[in-house]
Order: sequence, then structure tokens, then C-alpha cells
Amino acid sequence: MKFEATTIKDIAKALNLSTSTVSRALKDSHEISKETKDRVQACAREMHYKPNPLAIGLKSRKTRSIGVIVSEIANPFFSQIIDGIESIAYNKGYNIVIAQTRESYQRELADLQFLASRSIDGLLVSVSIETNDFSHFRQFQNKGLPTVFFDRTATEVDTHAVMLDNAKGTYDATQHLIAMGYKNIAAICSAPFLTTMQDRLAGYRKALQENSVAERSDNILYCTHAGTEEEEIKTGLEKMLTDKKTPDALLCLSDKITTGCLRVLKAKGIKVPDEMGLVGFLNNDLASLMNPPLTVIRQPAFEMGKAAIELLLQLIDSKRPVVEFEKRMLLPELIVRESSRKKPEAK
Amino acid sequence: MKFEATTIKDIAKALNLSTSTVSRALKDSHEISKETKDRVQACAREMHYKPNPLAIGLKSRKTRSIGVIVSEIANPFFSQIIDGIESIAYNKGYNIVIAQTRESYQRELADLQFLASRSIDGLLVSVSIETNDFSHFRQFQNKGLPTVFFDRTATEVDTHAVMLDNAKGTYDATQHLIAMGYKNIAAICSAPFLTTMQDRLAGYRKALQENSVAERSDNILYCTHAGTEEEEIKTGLEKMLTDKKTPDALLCLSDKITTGCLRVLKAKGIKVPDEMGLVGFLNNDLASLMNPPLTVIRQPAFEMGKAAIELLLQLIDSKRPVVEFEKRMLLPELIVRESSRKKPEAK
DNA sequence: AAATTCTACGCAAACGTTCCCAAAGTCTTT
DNA sequence: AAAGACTTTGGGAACGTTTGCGTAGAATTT
Repeated sequence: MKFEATTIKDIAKALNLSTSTVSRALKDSHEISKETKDRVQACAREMHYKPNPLAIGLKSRKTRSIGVIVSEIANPFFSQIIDGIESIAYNKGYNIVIAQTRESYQRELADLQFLASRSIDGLLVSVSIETNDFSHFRQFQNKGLPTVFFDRTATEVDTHAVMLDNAKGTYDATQHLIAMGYKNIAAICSAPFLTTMQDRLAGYRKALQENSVAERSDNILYCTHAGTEEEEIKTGLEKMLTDKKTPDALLCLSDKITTGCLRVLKAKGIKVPDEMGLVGFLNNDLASLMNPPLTVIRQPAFEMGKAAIELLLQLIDSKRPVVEFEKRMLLPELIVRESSRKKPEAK
Repeated sequence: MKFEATTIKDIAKALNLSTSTVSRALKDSHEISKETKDRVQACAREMHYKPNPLAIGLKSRKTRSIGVIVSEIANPFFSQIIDGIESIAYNKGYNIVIAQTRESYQRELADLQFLASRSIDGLLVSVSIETNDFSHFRQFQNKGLPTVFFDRTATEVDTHAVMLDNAKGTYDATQHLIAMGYKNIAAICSAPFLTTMQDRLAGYRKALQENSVAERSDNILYCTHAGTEEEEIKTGLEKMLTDKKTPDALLCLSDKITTGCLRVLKAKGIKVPDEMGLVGFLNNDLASLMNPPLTVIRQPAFEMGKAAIELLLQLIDSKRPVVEFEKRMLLPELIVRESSRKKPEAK
């Protein structure tokens, strides 16, 4: 029952040739006669010969597979990115090996070890929320593992990266909210370590400043668990709402925060947008069908995945060590819907 | 710059031993003295030795990686399944290699070739919508590739499978709609080849029969592209709606159909549930936040992924050829919300 | 003291490729 | 006609492991 694949040796034996000749004939080498090539190739087809990638990998030290580390596969944002990665990988004959950290630094460490020991040709990673030390990536990169970061990047590691223009995303959204008449906009963040969060906050602040709105520190809420714990959002929000100066709009700085906030508001019977405006990051096609239809900052996730693997392949294929690294910046899209409807002039 | 990993040979040289001794010491063989083992293991740790999986794979014909073929990575239902698969794979030291078909039979063929030639230890697959010939899977299975189907199974291939009790899902949903006062329930399907669709239709029919509701053939709409083409749903639905006997509720037999229908209804200004009840398959956490909150048939996707890989590992680990195959049936969950609210007694 | 068994290790083949180096044959050049 | 240059093929090492078999020496048995 055990299946024995046909090898180059089998072909050699069948045709009374040496393995080297067969190997060369198979790759259409110029130093093999047309006649022999034809015979070999015909025989290979007939015997359903498939090269053994392990043997090739062992010999060439290339595996034509790349590792991908994300925090959560089931998060639509990340699965859209993986979709983009796969679409390029498939065309280039690479396959992708996936690992998820579930936002744990320890898991990230383990995943990296695991993948790297599996001899991948390159690595694509979006760091976990817990991670604030990036030396493990630097270490593997120095050992010769081509690495590209996407979405959440590691500042301390010098390599290609693809990210959103996060500041622009929140800047546009905040400008929009202000234009719609919202006066007191709270920003709900996840973990402060993430460069994405820092940039998003910066965009928010810039827009406030440009409109001469004073920033209020109690208008910034950190939910360190990235909304994994809805409880965290709930208590944070409750505190904010019982405050004297309750915000009139929420700017949610990540996908999970956005849906988490909406859930909490709904549970507390707070009407969006009548009692509270809402804009947030969200990469879910269902945003337009929600109640209310959500104004979202949408990331070009698919394109981000494509860009990341393109940069990685470029790194892998480059003959000489790459020293100039590219930070590719993608533009967010503000999709305006009901949840940030113009405020009726409050008396 | 090129990184050279330390090998067993390096350790052997450093300690003046043979590679066989090192190899055996590393795996704690009884025929190596305690003393030597300690020395070898210490040295291995010190030199950061990592076994080369390609070499091991070449020797053992095992790679500790399994292939996964789904139609769309970015579909939340599938990414939840992949999440489940990964969670088990990680613990067992397997990694997962992912390919997507985008519902194309040709891609499925190519993906299978691609993955199988990559020497995976086993395969997990949910067939594409276009597929109605399963011989390619049978062929690889016969060659010794352990295969397990999930969600969309291949009837003609004799192996383990994990699926939803699809008939129960639609049966429960239809019963529910009838109980809520809906009299004329249309079923919106995707491709008729899929066993899932056939089973779902059967559940719908069974419920109709048990309630002595005559089935009307013009109440069944096939959207062969699985809602990839929203246009298809739209024209199909329009035809249905201009009919004399317009349905008063829609039963959507797949995730994409569900959201597609809702989108079309919304565009046409048809109010759900007041003018049209709606129940459908949907594995998206946002269903409760939608307008209206959707009554959905939810599949235990994460568990499905776990079950699938458990069965696969069982197949891989079994010493003797497995002849008894298990069809594991998971239960759907009907989550009742607003979109199937009780009908006010018409006139 | 010889024969036997153990213990602890080394040798070398094998997994399926690739590729450097020869070598045999043909063809061209002087 | 001899020398060189191609053309086409084969031999065999190497990639990093594992593993069957062999063996030297020690320990045990007769």
C-alpha cells in the first residue's frame, strides 16, 4: 500500500543512462543531445516523475516555501492579507506555511523557532501585541533569514516593511468627525507598544491641533488586550461615560476595538450615531450592513499582503546583501456611512 | 553573510566522535553512555544545533507538515476552520501549508499537485464549488496520501470526513420560520453539485413536508457562483420577487448567499424582516450587530478544523492501512435574532 | 583461562538530487 | 596526421540525517 514515488534513478535504470544525464536532460541542459532529452522527458512523463522537493531543498538550501506569522488567522484583516500573500506565492511557485501567535510573545518566539528550523526561504511577520523586544527577529535576520514586516512592524529591525499610513487614517477620520460637528472625540486604542497605535494616535492628535481642539488625556483609553477581553472595553468605556465631560464620538483604533465598542454601546442602549458617533478601523465587508452602517477606515489588506511578499521575494532573489531597505506605505480609505452622520446642532 | 547552520557533523568533529554516535546521543539512545550523551547534548545546545528537517524528511519520508486546501482563505468560515487546524497542528509539532482554489476546479487540481509534490504527510480539503469529479483525490489517496475532507466532502472518495449535519441546520431553520408565521419560504442555494447543498435542501424539504407545506419549485434559486457574482443573486431574486406568489422569507444556504441576499434586499429597499424574513448560514461574529440582527445557522468551524486534523493525524499515525472510515457529524446552531421575527398576522 | 555476553562506539550505505570532473567520441584546425 | 576543441555522457561526492551491522574492549559466565 505504501506509495513509492518514481525517482531519477528509476528513469536512469529504465533508459540505461546515468542519473546525472537524466537530471540534466530533465532541466533541458544544452549539453545533452536533443534525442536523449526527448527520451528522458517522455519516460519521465510516462512514469509520472515528480522531483522530490526535500532532496532539492537539501541540495540547494532552498525550499521555495515562506513562513507567515500573524496574531490571529481568523481575524478577517489578517486572512485578507494571507489571501494577498497566497495569490502571489502561488504564481511564483512558493507555498506558504502559517503560524499564529494569538498575541502572545512566547508563542511568537516559539513560532519563529519552529518555522525557521523548518528551513523556510523567508519570513513574513506582523508582530504580536505583547512584543516590545524584537531581538529574536534581528537574530534570525542576521543569520541570513530574509524577513519582511507588515502591518505591525518592528522598529528596531532594519529590513523591508509594508505598513499603512496609520496617521493619515486617523487624521482623516478625526477631520471628518470634526467636520460632522463632533466636539469631543475619544480615541480607543489597544496596546501602546505597537507602532501602529502610536502612529494612529499621532494622526488623531494632529487633526485635533489643526482644529484647535485641546486634547484631553481622559479621552484616550487603552485596552491592552486588543479587545480580546470585551470586559476591558466595557469597564473603560463605562468610566468614560460616567465622566462629566462624556465624549460625543468614539474613534476606534483597531478592528477588534471597533466591534467591541459597538457591542458595548449596543448593550448599554446608547444610540449610534445619535448619542455617540463612531468611526473605526474595520476590514469586514459586512460594515455596510451593520446597524448603523459603519464609517470605517479600511486598510488595503489584500494589497498589503501582495506588497509584503513581493518585497520578500525581492530580498530572497537578490544576489548581493541588501542594505537599503524600503518602507512601503499604503493608503487607508475612509468609507463614510451612517455612524458618523452629521450632528444636528445641539442647542 | 550566508548563514551556515551547525550540523551533526560539526558536533562530531568538535567532540571527536562519529556522526552516528552524535545522532544516537541526541535522541537519547540506550546504547550510548550517559557521559557521552551529556557531552553531546551540551555541545549541541552550545552550538545552537537544530536538526535539518529536510534531511530528516528525505530519510524518513515524513515531513511533519500537512496541506490544507480551501476555496477561500479570506472567507471567515474557512479562516475559523484553519484556526482550529492550526491550534492542534501546533501542539503536535506539525505545520500547515495552505492553498486556495478560489472555487476553481483547475486550481484545485493544480493545488493538489503542488502540495502533494511538496511531500506533505497528509491532506485536509474542502472541495471547490466547481468540482463534480473527485478522481484526482482518489488517485492521490491510493498512492498513499492520507486525506480527510471537511465541510464540503467528496462522496466518491472513501476516507474520513468531518461535516456539518447540514440537513439539521436547514430543518431547524425552516421549522423556526414556519413557527414564526412565514408561509412561503424560498431557498437560495449555491452550486447543486455540493453535497452540502443537497443535504441542506433535503432538510428544508423535510421541514416543509412535516408541516404539510407544498414545495414550490420556483421557490428554489440556484446561484452557481456561490455569490461570487452578486449580480446573479440580484437577477434571480428580482425574478422571484416580481412573481405572483412572492416568498415572505428567504432561507440562505451559504454564508456568501446570506450576505448577498441581504445586500440585494437592502438595495431594493425591502425591509427585513417586515417585508421579508431572512435566515441563513453565517459564520461571522458581526451578525448580531447587523441591521437587522441576523438569525443565523452557525457552524462550529473551529471545532470542525480540530476534528478534521485529529482524524488526519490518526490516519497518519496508524500502522496498518485504515479501512474503516469515520464520518464525523457536527451540529449546527440556530441563533435566533431579529431577521426572523414573528410575523404580525397579515391582514 | 577460555568462551560468552554486554556496552559503547564507528563505518558506511541510503534517502533523491545536483554538479564538478573525467572520459569517450566526433569534429575541426593546423 | 596529430593536436586541439566540442559534444555528450558517466562517475561519484555532497547536502544532513538515520540505521543496520561490525567490533574492540570490558564484564560476565563456564
